[in-house]
Amino acid sequence: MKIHIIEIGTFQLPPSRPLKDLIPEIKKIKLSKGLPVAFKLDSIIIDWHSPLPEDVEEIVLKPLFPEDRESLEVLRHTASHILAQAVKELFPEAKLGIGPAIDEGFYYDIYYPKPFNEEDLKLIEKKVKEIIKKNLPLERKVLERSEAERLFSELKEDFKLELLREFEDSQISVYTQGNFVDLCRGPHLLTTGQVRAVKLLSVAGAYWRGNEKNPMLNRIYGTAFFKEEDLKAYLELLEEVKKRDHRRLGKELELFLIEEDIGAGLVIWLPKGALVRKIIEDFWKEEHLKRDYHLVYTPHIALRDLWKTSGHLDFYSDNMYPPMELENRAYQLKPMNCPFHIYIYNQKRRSYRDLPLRLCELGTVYRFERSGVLHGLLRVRGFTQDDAHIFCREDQLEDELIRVLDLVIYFLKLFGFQEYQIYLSTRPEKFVGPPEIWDKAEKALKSALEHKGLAFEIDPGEGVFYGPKIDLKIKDVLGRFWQCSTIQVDFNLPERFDLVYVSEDNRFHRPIMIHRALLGSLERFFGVLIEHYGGAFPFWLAPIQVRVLTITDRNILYGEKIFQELKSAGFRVDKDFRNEKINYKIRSAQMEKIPYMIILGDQEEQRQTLSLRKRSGEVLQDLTLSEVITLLRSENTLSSIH
RNA sequence: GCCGGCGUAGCUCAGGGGUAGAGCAGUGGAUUCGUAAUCCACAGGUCGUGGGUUCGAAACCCACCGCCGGCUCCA
Repeated sequence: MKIHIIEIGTFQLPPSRPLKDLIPEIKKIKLSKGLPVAFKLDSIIIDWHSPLPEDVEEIVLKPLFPEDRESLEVLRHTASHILAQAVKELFPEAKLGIGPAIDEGFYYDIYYPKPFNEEDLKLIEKKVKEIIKKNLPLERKVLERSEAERLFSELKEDFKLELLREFEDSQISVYTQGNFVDLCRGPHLLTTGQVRAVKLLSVAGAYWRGNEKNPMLNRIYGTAFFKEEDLKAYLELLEEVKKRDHRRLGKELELFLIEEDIGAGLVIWLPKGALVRKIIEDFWKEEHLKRDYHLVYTPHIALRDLWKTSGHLDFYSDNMYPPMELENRAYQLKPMNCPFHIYIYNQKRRSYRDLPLRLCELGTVYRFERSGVLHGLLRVRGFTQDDAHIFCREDQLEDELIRVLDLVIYFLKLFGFQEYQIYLSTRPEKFVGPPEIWDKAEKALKSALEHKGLAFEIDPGEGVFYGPKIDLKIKDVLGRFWQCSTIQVDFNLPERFDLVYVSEDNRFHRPIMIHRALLGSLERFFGVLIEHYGGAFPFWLAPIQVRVLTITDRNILYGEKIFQELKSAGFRVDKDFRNEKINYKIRSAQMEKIPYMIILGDQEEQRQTLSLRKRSGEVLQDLTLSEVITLLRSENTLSSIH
């Protein structure tokens, strides 16, 4: 067979031989990037061990080198095998689950009667490094199904057997290194020594195949790179992530509080955090009113029967707080706002002329979350959705969806999020409503996305039973994605609450409902914002925009005057007139991440000027107050948009 | 909920069967200073909660609560 490797050359290989056989020949060529790690055949990654297609005479391979993203996948997959080998050597009774490469590294799920702890992890890491040092060659073998079953039952690898029995192929591939064997499709490196930099990061419990009914395995997470410096850079990134952790910054910057005595997952917004929230809320309301939404407020609890009608008791009760009984009636803390908005729709007879009816609310809801899943502001039990429900006619659906998408993107960009992952989830197996309308709604969602020129992926069958939806994840400054926005079409609730409007033909028709949240929940969005900006909010969001600092006590009077003038100019300003050195006061302001400091001493006072220090450290001297005000005003993104 | 780790002053953390320690923050004083930490003093803790072991527990054991990293789910 003729093998053409791009930019390397063309080689001849006898049939059913692996690429490995070509190594001596390839090594003779001067390769600027060294020997390839693996190859790409069309869109699949193959390694030096992989069997090549048999029915063709010629294939073209794209070589993958350490700098290619896909090579890392191969490396990490091998690293996970090394991890498994290390564990098996140290703990022979351990049983292996699965061990894939993941975005940031790899893991292996391993059963062992006694769960592993941090100390075991250190031991295992040591062993991993030994195996790497031995530079064991990897081999790929193909076994008959029965042979493979015999092998893994001899090895007492129950989980592997379970996997094996579900495979359809009669031939099973395994990879070996030293005396370690693992059921595996590949691809892998040539030798364990190619894994130059590896680190085990954590152990955690993980159910076999993610199912709570299955036994719990130990998941060992690690990461690996071709170069030590890449590992170092990654560990530094982890440090950076830690520094930006909204829970830490929330404490340091006094933004919010989650307090054991108050309750897990319940958020207290401290004055500074509350101020940021107020800015977001004011802006949100204004923008919605501009776009012909009606602002509404609804109660936090309601009679439980409401949730029976809505169907939430049937499919959502696990997430709902238990009922409260009073005067023989059961009340329910609300997990969603929709039923209330439905009653607003139903408050009077609606005409086709009333549609679309857009109701919006910053509605606080309570959902019970299992204690183990709570996480700072990102996962809480009480939160405020920036919710809206749009009731429209079928012919208005696409237009409304476009308008919603417009608004989403407008908001997200303003908050500094430029990149998104968008998923369109389509009809699941269990669904309500006529399939034709589903098709129409899916089409409407799709063309709305296309109309906005937004790239998206389709998640087939992942829609909620009541309608198709668009989920939007935003990418933060560290490249992490967060789900915030969601747009869902609903055919179910209008049916359950028997919503109608009177059409031109004087007959009743059923409206379609759109649920949508742009920011998702204010709590989560705030958490994401804190991490995105590392606590250094842009000027328009900063709880304190400017701080006035005096050099000595002599300047307090002048400082007070400047402070008052900035305040009446509409800025969020505070002052630091403490009897401390200027360096000390600058340091405090800097650590509080205040965008601007105004520093004044005798010199400024005499000349009636100011010194302005930006958060970046840049200093502008000798400015007049009106120059400063002009400069600050130009910083205000919001006013420049309005 | 489950698995592992953790819980000591407002914060960050040290200590560890003989009765509590640092830095920062706070308070008082000295200092009046030019763009990221001035000095001194003081004050501050039923060592997460409850129970047990012990002459003695913050340390060891058990239960619970909470937090952290995951599994699952989602805003």
